[in-house]
Amino acid sequence: MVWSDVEIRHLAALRAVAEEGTFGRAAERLGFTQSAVSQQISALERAVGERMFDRPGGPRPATLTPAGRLMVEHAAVVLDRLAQAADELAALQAGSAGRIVVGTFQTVSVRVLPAVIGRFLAEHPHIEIRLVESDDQDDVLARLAGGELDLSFVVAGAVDERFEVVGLCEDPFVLVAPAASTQGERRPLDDLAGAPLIGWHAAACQALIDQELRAGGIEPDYVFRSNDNGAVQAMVRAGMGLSVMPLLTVDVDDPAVAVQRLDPPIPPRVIGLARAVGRTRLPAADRFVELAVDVCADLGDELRARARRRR
Amino acid sequence: MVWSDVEIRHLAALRAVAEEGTFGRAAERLGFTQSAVSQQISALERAVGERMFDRPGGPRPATLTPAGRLMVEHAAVVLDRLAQAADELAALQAGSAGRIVVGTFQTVSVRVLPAVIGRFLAEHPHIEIRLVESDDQDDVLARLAGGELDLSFVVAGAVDERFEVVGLCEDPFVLVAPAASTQGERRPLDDLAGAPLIGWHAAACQALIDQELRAGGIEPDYVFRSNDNGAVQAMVRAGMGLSVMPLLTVDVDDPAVAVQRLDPPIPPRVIGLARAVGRTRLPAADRFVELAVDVCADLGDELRARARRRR
DNA sequence: ATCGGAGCATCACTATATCTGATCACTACG
DNA sequence: CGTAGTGATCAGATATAGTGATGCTCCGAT
Repeated sequence: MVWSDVEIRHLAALRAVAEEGTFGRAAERLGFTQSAVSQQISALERAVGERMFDRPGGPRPATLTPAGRLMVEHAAVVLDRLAQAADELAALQAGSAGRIVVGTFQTVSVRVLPAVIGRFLAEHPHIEIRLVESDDQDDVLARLAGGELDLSFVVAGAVDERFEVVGLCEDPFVLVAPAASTQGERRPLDDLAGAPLIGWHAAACQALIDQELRAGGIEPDYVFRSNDNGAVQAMVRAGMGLSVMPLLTVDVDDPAVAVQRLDPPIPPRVIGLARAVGRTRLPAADRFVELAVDVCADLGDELRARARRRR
Repeated sequence: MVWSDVEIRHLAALRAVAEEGTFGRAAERLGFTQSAVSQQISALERAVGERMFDRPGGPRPATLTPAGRLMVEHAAVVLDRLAQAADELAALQAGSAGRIVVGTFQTVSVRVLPAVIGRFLAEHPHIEIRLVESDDQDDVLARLAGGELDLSFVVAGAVDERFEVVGLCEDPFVLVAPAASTQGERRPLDDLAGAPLIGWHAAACQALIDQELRAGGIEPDYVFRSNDNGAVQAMVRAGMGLSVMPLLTVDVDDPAVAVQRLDPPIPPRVIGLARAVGRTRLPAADRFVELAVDVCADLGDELRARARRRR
């Protein structure tokens, strides 16, 4: 009566005998000899501690005992499930099924992902895409390392060697000022000294900004912090202060703010797509990366064109 | 890539490694050596044709590949199902679970079963009872032989040696006549010669009745047949004819009919409870038989007392 | 009654698979 | 650069599942 001795082939034999009525025909179906099936059923009965069949002897069929009926029902579920697993795995190998979980953050979700997902699903309609959005890049990277995510959009730089990052586009830092300022003007970095600033709480690129400001001898003075881009911009609009933001997070169509270049410029943040090195991925996941590269190239062209127009 | 080589222990190893993160700890949990688990996972990967884990090497945990994630989900279902089977079988062995399917026919369903089931469920509240009612005793016996039924109420006599029958009670045949006749009177069998009769279609005891009538030199003349006892009695009430019925099928409280004894009497039908010989039964099924014997003994006492009163 | 056949159990034997224990190779980290 | 922790691999002892032959039991037919 050792349940760990139960084997899949025992369950298959159980079902075959239950359906065929005799050990011999079951053996034929399974491609074994009658002797083998007899031993398999015997082993199963020893393992579970109950007889599975009444064997009337003579030409009358073996019939299930109550315990046997119970086991057959479970065996059917188990065997069906294994068959299903085989089917699904075949589909996975054929590329006609699968799931990709992608980490993302607000800017990417708004500016990049819709186009990428649209194109991807057009190519791979049977592959499921799931998104995980987080403010906290370390959290996302931990999940990527743990295998919970297959890919993750990241701000390159704050990423260690466990990951390989494909660069997608540069996102320049700009100064966002109330509309009283001149649109597109070049603004000396020193203007920020002592000025009231608006920023994020602890996003990855906020650290980049502060680091650069301090390198320029400016100790930033935040009068408001929010992780919502709209809220940040609304406060600028209200005249509460200035904000250094990545261009992609700025709503450039807002007439109530002026977008200005910094002088000297802060090195732009690089948006990338990270994969855990050495981890097996679906081919479709790599295709997803390619599509993201394409989409971001288009986006970069558009940004540069817009900047030229504004200058 | 031979799915039939997949073994339960492989699935257990898969799950253990997925949860523990390393082969060694999984081995510890399973009571094997690391080497064994490594070989088990390797065998599984060979069987399904896909790597289940990425092994980064060094102290970093093994993580599931997409195929591995798929397999783990199925493995969990399979393993849980087996655990459930073990639980249910233990309950079956302990007598605290199970299902008994009982064949029955109209008289028994009405006069005997309610009391038997009531007492049985009081004793075995966790055992499920399922009833199959049929007019056709051959059909019921075939199902009993096939294992579909565990027990079946039968009219003894028309039962072959594949079954053992426990006698429950004798059910005497009586003549049911319109109320104009005298209640309880002894009626010569010859009175039925040429009389319009009401009977069943092809029930087991109808054959007994006809056989006895013919043995007495009477060719029965049926003017109405129904398998519904109420309908038969209603037609007698309406004066359409006489009916020879087993006493238990008669509603003796009906003032519009007279129940009379036949002279010479037709040998009573014996109601019994049949089991397929040699078939494993739940202990509870045998207990069900005992209770049926008790209930029918009470019923017999009651019938005899009532007959004495009527005489 | 006896006999033949169908059906399951059992036996002896072989091939194979599984486990253990030792060792190797690799990686991260101090 | 060594150490610790990891999985892979190897060789060998052991156990197991299979085959084919045989035995036993029961049913039904002659």
